[in-house]
Amino acid sequence: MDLAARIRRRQRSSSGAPLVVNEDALSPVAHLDEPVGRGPLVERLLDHLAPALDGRLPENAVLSGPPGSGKSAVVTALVAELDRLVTGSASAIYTTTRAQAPSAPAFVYVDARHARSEFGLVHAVLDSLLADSVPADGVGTATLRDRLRERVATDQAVVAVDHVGEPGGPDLDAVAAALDVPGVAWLAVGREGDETLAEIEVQPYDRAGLLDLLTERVSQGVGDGATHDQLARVADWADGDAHDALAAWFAAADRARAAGASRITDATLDQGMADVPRPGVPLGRVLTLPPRRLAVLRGLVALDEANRESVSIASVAIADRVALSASTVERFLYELAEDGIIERVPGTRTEGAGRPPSRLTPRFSTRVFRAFAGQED
DNA sequence: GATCCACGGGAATACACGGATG
DNA sequence: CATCCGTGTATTCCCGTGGATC
Repeated sequence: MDLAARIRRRQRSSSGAPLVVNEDALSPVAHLDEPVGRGPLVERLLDHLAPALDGRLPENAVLSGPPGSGKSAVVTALVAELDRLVTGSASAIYTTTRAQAPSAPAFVYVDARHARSEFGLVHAVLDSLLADSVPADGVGTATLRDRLRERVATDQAVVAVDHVGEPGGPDLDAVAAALDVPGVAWLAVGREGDETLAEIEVQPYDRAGLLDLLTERVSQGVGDGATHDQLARVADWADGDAHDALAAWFAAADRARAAGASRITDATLDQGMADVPRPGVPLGRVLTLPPRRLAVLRGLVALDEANRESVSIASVAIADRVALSASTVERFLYELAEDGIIERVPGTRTEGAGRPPSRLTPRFSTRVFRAFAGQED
């Protein structure tokens, strides 16, 4: 992306070793191919999923755990690997020779942040199962589910649905309803479990685990690496949340880069931690918002303090830069607040009549957000 | 012509305050 | 003194619309 190019340009302009050598390693919205320190979780997931390799479809289940505990990291990596395993061998033969020994199902990863509706879920699953593209319009949910049913009648599928139960996306019931098709088994990944379903629970990273993860990723990401003390301080601060820990490092690196520094000092690291509100929303959730809402958010973080003093003032100011009416911007802002992406802080101003306004505060690191959300529209 | 979904827009409702009312 | 009322904002809610695509 052009961000990467811009960064490289900065790197060259400063003397000595580049400050940031691998931006993805520090990104709180990217996962490594090999997750760090979640071996036991991988084993438990395999206990559940591996029987599928012998053609025995697992029961529907939930993978639950707190934010930043590595759920997505493990599931994306594991599903990718299982699918590689399956498609790499038997399936080519399978299509030509019909009935034979039960064959391994396909493994599919779907992100509910993108597949926001029942239709979206069915569409996403079908799309990754079929070679040719699946229409996203002009065809009803029922039709698509019929097609899915047809498809999995012969080739079963295990579907991992990530980020279930987030505002604006499908909840557990919606997933169950959408993927209630014989031949499909699903694994819903989210914060909450459910008594009626098999459940795999993840604990937050413990101190040592998070320290390992940070050590690995910071050494990959930052040219000079970091001191053990720095890593430990962020790990303690993050209290088991890998997302927040990486966001703090990313913010610190970004600050150091902007200042033209060649290394990340303790003071910069403190600022990086201060850049990340806790509790906050995962950047990944913010960045996958529908385009207009994202544009409104970009507008919001670009405003000066004065223009954030009330929702209506902010709406007018944002509507200036975005091709939306002030009233629509206003409604978006209220909805974003309702979903916890921004917070309305009751204003202190009591002059005059009428209900006092609320100040708007983002519940995510605006510094990291800017680095990823840029200004494309 | 059907279908999906993000948008648009505004009506309805809630809230805060000061002043009037009993 | 306790309540009600009017006014001005803030907040929520609801439903139609339009573009895009089959």
